[in-house]
Amino acid sequence: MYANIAFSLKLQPLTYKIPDYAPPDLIGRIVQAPLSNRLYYGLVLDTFKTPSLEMNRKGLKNIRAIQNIYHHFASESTIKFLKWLSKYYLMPIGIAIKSLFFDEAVSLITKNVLLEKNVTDIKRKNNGLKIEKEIRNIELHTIREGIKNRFYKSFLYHAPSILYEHSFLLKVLKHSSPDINGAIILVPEIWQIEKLSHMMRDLFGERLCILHSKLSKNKRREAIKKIITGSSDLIIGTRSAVFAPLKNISFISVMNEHSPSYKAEEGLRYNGRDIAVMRGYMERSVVLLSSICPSVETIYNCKLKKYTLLGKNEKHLHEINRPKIKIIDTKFVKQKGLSLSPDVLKKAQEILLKDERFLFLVNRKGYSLLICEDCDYIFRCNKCHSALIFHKRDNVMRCHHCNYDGYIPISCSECKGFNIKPLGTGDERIKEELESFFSAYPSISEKITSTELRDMDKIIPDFKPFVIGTRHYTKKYRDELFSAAYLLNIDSFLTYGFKAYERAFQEVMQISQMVKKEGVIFLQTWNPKNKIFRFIKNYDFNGFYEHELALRREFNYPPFFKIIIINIFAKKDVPKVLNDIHEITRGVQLYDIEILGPVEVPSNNKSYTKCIQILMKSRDSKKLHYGAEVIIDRLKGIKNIKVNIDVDPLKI
DNA sequence: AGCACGCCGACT
DNA sequence: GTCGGCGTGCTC
Repeated sequence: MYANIAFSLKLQPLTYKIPDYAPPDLIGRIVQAPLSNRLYYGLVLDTFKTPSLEMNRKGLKNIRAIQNIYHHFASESTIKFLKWLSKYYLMPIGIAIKSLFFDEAVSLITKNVLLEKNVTDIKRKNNGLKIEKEIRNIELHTIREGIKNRFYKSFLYHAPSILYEHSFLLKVLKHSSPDINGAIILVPEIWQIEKLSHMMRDLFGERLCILHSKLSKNKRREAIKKIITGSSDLIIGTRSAVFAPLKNISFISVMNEHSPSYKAEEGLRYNGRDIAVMRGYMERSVVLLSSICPSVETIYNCKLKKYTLLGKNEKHLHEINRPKIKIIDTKFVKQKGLSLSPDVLKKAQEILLKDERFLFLVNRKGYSLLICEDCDYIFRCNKCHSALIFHKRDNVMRCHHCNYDGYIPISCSECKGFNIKPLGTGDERIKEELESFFSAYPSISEKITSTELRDMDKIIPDFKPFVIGTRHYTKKYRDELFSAAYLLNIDSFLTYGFKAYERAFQEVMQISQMVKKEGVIFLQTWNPKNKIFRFIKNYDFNGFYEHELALRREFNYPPFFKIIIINIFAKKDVPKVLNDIHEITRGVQLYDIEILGPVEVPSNNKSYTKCIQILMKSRDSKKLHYGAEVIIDRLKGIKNIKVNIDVDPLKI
């Protein structure tokens, strides 16, 4: 008898002999097997009588034997899930095993920290929760029935505000708590765990367990221990928590389901939201996606009736008051040689006098870029070629990528001209303009603060009326802190590939959470005529989704087409590598698959300075995966390269 | 992951 | 010359 064993290494499963004394239920057990010159822990995936034809072909003679056999780690459904992960994301199964907290489980199971008999189903306490006998809300009732009877169903709750989103989740948890047997609550970023976990701790006490990638090794091990022993069965965490080794999962919730943070950008490049749905399907759990601005794919899945849209009878999306949105034409502002619109500053003055708060949002720290007006050269870093940022206060040009600091040049390095001007706007420049506009106002500079929005909490105690927020893509919203917001760089969101409009729309919806309902949001753009602003202004979700889906359909983008990107990193022989890749893609011309490239793209890798990209597209996911498998297999023939595969990329 | 092997730069 | 650094490839 033989067994295929997977190790938590970047390695496909390997075949080993099963010793005579082995128990019959070997599949899913942790075993120790020799690999190179050491013993490694691995997972038994399947067993069979004779080695496969493929192995005979390879002429593999001395198959080594399994050495030690331990307890079970994976159930049949977990193994199915692992195999699916590996196939779907085109990664060796070892990488998928790693994601499933295999190493932590091994250290617990093999060191007899827990024996199988220690693992118990503890009696669930409800902490004196009152359950309404009759649930009037039909939707809560459906969810509860699903959780109770363990059937798979996905729901989308399109929430009118973050407050609604949170309270809906709590309602579900309260109403269904007697029947919840294993649950995972996902949030996009670590800081969002805290708020929810407080509320959930009240409901579930010690059953609750926090799981995210920034936990120390020991803390993580402790969390996995609680989950494996069954003493915790309610997990709240970031995307990796979707892999929590729960025995049963009756409910999975994905908060802020549209967030790009659910996408892993290295290793197994999974999307936590998609995995939640797949895992829910395999484990027969109810999956609740929720968001104030759901992604286009999720809305499309609702239209296909794959997911059930909740709250559509409430008309709540239109009933709540939201801040007004005004569009500012950048052209008229720049004509006056300014970054900030005088009209907006008048509004800011009102707010200042009323002792309220105004938020300026810009995605650049420092003053501006520098441009030579004679030849249009933008000053760039010699090392990494990214644009240098002029910091007026420190009087330097700084590269935010590689931390290079340089003096301000007197003349252009390209044309030797002396006509160097600032280009664009960063937080320093906004502060300067505010100070000059409000120069009559006593000690105005003390009323202005500049911060990365994720650090907002730190500055709350001495909050200033004018806040200049940078890096707002890592946003930290607090409800209705501001009377107005002014988003200067909305156009930069319109460069994100096929997700551009969606990201811009979502960004404004997120900002609207930070502004008072009777407040106002200003959006400054070079393209005020762009259709997107009509949808944004009116909070017209349906109009936006219809329009966006039509565009995606027309241009063969997701959700109508599936995309796989293969990045090939090289450091030398680039023309030869490029040529080899060309030959491979030419050889794999499959019906129904579009292959774009290979084309050279910028590399962000330090040692592999060149990157060649292949983009594959198809409306048929199976065919696309097959095509990608063939290409990846053939790429193994090229030496000295590194291959990265991104299935369902968000950025293209 | 960890080990062998091979290719380059630095140096008694 | 050779020592040793790291980068690359392989493991049933």
